[in-house]
Amino acid sequence: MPWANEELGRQFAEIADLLKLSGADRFRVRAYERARDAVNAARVDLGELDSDELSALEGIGGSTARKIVEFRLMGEIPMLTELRREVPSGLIALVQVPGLGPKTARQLHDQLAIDSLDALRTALDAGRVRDLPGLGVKTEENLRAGLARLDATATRRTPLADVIGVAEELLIRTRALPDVSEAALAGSVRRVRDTIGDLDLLVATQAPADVLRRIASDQLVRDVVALGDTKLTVLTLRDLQVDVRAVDPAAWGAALIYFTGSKAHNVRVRELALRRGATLSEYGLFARDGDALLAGGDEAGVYAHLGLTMIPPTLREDRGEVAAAAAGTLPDVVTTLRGDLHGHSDWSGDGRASIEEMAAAAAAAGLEYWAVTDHAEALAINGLTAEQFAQRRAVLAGLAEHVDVTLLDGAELNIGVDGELDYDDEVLARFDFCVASVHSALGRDAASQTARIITAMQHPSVHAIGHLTGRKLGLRPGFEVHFDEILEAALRTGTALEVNASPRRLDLSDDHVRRAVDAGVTLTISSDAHQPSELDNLRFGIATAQRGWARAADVLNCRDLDGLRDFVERKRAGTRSS
DNA sequence: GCCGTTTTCGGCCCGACTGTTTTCAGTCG
Repeated sequence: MPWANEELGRQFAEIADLLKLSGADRFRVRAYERARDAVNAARVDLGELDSDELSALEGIGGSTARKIVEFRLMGEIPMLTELRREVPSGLIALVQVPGLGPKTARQLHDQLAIDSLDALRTALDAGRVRDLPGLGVKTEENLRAGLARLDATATRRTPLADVIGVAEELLIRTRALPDVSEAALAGSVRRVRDTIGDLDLLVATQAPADVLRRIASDQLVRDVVALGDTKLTVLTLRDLQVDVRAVDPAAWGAALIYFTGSKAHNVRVRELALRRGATLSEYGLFARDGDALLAGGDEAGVYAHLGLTMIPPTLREDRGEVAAAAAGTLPDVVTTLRGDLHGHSDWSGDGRASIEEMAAAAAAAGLEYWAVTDHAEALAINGLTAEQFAQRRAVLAGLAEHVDVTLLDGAELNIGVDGELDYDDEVLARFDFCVASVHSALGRDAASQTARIITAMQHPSVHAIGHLTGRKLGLRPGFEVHFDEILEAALRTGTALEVNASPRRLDLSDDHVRRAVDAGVTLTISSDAHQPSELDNLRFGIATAQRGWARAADVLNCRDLDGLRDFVERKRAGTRSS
C-alpha cells in the first residue's frame, strides 16, 4: 500500500470530528487532531513503521500507534467504524454551518430531531429553534445567515491567486487610514499557503474603535459579521471573509505571531512559553509570576525570549520548526534568485510580450539570467518549429549586447504520452536549457504519468521537469504521480524539479518540495511568466520553496551562470550533478 | 489521548465576540 499517510490523516480527522459530536472530552478530541497533524506532517510512510517507531513520533502515543497498525492490517480503524455507526450522520452536515458548533448541533438533533440542513431550515421557518434553552430569535437569524453563506460556498478555501489582489488592495487602503501606525496581512496569506480560508489583517493603532469602524464601512465590504472594540469580521463583495484585529503598537510582534499562525504553530509556541514560566498571547509574552512584559514589540524578540531563532512566517506550520529553532538548526531558507529558468516571449502563441520587454523586466527584477523557454511544437497552437527556434536563436544573439540580463536559449518541451519529446536529439542539444512539461493526456493513471515523466528525465537535454502534476488551483486537481519514483529518477539522472511560481499552479506543492529537499533533489523556482508583470510571481515560488524548507543550495537558479552551466553539462554527460 | 529541564498524574494555549444570560457557554481563530 503506497503512502498511507494521507488516508490515515483523513481518518484521524474524522475520528476527531465524530468525537466532538459525541460529546467527548475535548482534550481527547485534541489528541486525535494532533495525531492527524503528526500523520500529515510525517515525511516517511507510516505504513512501514512498527508500533514502537510510531509512538516515538511526537503526538502519536500508544493508542494512536495501535490504530495506525490496525489501519495497515485491516484497512480501517475499528474505532472509526464504530463512531460512524454511533454518531447520526446528519450532525456532520449541521456543523458545516458557520456559527453552528457540535454542542448546538447535538441539541438540535436530540431535542428537535433535526438531522439535515433541510430539517434545520424547516425548523427555523417554523420558529421552533428559538424555544430551545440557550437559543433565541437572534440565534435563528444567525443560523439562517450561516445557511445562506454555506449555499454561497463562502466557507471553501480559495486559491491564493484569487485573493492576493483584493488582499493587497485592502492593505493599502488600511495603511492610508488616519491613526494607523502599522498594518500587515497575516494568516495564511502571510504564510503563503496555496489556498486561503479567510483574510487576516492586523492593524496597529491607538484608536482601535475608529479604525475598525472605518474599515467596516469600506466599499469592498458587503456585510459586517461582528464588530467589537478590537476585532472586526466582515464579508467582502466576493464573499471572502476578512478578520481584522486592532492592537497597540507595543504588542505588534506578539500580535503578528498570533494572527499569522498557524494555529498549530501558536499552540506549540505557547506551550513552550508555559514550560519556560511565561505565558504568550496576542498582547505579549508575560512572566507568569508578576505579569511583567518580557517581549512583544517585534516577532524576533518574542521568539528570542523563548530561546528560539526567528522563524519565517512560511515555516510556521508546526512541522518541526519550533524544535529546530530551539536547537538552532532551522534551515537558512531561500530568499532570492539569480535567474529565472522558465518564461515565455511572444514567440510562443500565448506569450504577451517581446523578448526585449521580458528581458527588461527580468533585469529590473534583479535577475542575472533569464531562460527564454518558449513552447515547443507539440503544443500545436503555441509552439515553435525547429526552424523557428533557429531564427529565434539568431535574434537572441543579436539582443545579447542590448539587454541587461544574460539570455539563455531555452525551450519548454512537451512530454508525450510515452515520454517522447518534440525534436530529435541534435536539435535538442542546441538549447542552453530545457524544461519539459506534461501538457496532454492529463487523465492517465499515476503509473502511466510517472513512467512518461521518468522517460523524459532520462533524456540528456531535459534539465528540469515543469509543473509536475499539472494542477491549476481552483480549476482542476493535478494528476497523481508516484512521487518517490520521480525523486529517485531525478537524483539518478541529475534532473531538477520545478517549483512553478504561478499562484495558479504552485506545483511542486510545499509538501512535494519538502520531500524533494529531504531526498537531495535539485529544484528550480521559475515564474513561467507570459508577460512582464508575471515575473513578480517569483515571490510565490520562493515562498512555496521556503514552506518546503528549501535552502539556496537546493535551488538551481540560486547558482551563478557557471554553476548553472555545470549542472547542464553534467546532465549532458550523464554524470550525476552535486 | 498525550506527555514530563518540577510531574507516570494532572494538567492540556489564549482570548474576542455573541447571545442569552445576570456570570457564562458556545463558537471561532
